[in-house]
Amino acid sequence: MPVNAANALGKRRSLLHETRCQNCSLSSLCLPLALELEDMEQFDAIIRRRSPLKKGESLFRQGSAFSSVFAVRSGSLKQITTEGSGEDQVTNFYLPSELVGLDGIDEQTYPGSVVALETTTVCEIPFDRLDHLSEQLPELRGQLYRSMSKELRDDRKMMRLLSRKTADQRLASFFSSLSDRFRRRGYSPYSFRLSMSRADIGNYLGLAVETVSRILGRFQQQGLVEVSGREVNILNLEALVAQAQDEH
Amino acid sequence: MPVNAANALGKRRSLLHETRCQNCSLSSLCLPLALELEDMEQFDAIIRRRSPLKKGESLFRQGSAFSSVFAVRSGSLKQITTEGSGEDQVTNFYLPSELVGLDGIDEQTYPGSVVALETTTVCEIPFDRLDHLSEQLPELRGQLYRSMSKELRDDRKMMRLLSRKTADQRLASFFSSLSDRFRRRGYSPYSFRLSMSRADIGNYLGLAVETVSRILGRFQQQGLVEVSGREVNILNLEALVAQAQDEH
DNA sequence: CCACCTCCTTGATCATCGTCATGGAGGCAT
DNA sequence: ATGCCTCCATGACGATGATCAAGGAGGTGG
Repeated sequence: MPVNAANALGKRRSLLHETRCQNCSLSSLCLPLALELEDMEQFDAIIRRRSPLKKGESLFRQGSAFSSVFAVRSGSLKQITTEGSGEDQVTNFYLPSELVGLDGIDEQTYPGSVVALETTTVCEIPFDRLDHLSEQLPELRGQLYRSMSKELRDDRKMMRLLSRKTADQRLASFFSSLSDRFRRRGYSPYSFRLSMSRADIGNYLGLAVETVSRILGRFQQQGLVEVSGREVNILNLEALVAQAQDEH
Repeated sequence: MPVNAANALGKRRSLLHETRCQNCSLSSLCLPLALELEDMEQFDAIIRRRSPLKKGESLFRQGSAFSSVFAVRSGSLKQITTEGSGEDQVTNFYLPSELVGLDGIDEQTYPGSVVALETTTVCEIPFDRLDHLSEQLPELRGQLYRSMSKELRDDRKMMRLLSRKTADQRLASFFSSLSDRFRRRGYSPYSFRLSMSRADIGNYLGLAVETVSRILGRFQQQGLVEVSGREVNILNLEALVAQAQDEH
């Protein structure tokens, strides 16, 4: 019985019984995606729940020892890397079900800090236990390979964006990609709230804040979107997607 | 006995007995890096050697079905992705010991074509067999995770380069990175031959060919490098590395 | 040896976007 | 409320690098 099992783990956990993978609405997007119920329980057992991060708090800092990967449960985060004397660079935004920290495996330190953009909860997955479990569960192993592979693929897209696209195309790509990610997670693809600042967006896209502002203004004039502060309404998704491609 | 085993695989293989991982000078950089001799033989058994690719030939094409990853034995390759009506984008260069095709796992197709820049030999590693073997060999599995993680990390560096660095810094980064990669592979870090064209370099770095030419000229005037066609002599590696950082 | 093609270089001009500067708006604490 | 601070918008200007144009160099096949 799930309830008894949860109780056995103590009050705190039982109060949060919905934080088990079996009950998690994200399980169809997240790491345990391909697991049978039985296997999922094994996986569930290695997860450590964490108390929510408040806006601005770090999940971990650049350079700290790698020990776990994290799955986002709710909220959102940004990854930032600081290099030498240079200023920060935003290298990624993470939404629910996405996996954070995979780039730390290699050198056993996290190559960037990851900071909550709003109140955010994550599941901590100790990597040594994940690796060990992946030995017994081919489905889990496959999913882990796929997650990393997908991230590689997304990175290539980002490189293309940064090296070939105009400022307009970058912003159009950003919004249509966000829209798509919300859609996949069951949220409205047309109406959402940005958890990141204009500065974060600009930094991520390789643009000055001012450019972001200007282009958002222009998009609004063209009737593509309606933006008010961080509230976004996409009025013409098709046109936005068209803009995003580099067919001019 | 290894020799008999090799013979059992037929003449062609026995003639090329040096193409076994145990005898490969790259084994300390490549996937089997962490394996014991015994395990390495198991790994070796799933590898398929391929006849060399000539300059311009494709290892595989964008969109074709994913089946294997490849380790570069000698030579070099570029990855190019074509998107919509837009022109090609060079997303990576691969040198000996590097792993090609990891970004195809997720969607089971290769997201870009990979083309030889010169005569090139690769080891083909069927992914399903690799995955299966990685179940039994934790060291191999770990190395595979690390390889992917390293690629993620390198991608982040590339994003930083593309979004924050000036043209001069990009080229300085490119050359110091190449130098470093050659050094690790036991070649001279100061003197080497570029296997890629200026156009490839520019495309990869998000610059026009003309810009690449001009800046190479300037570097030469400044006494940083000596370039003649594709022959490169690095005269002042330190200064080049300094240029590459974005402290101006 | 010549013709052709690709690759590379160099110059001139132009556009995009970054920088600088300023002002407004909204959130948060006192 | 009031003040402060961060975030955002908008204008003016300038620089970096793209584009356009032309010519040279080197390799390859006839």
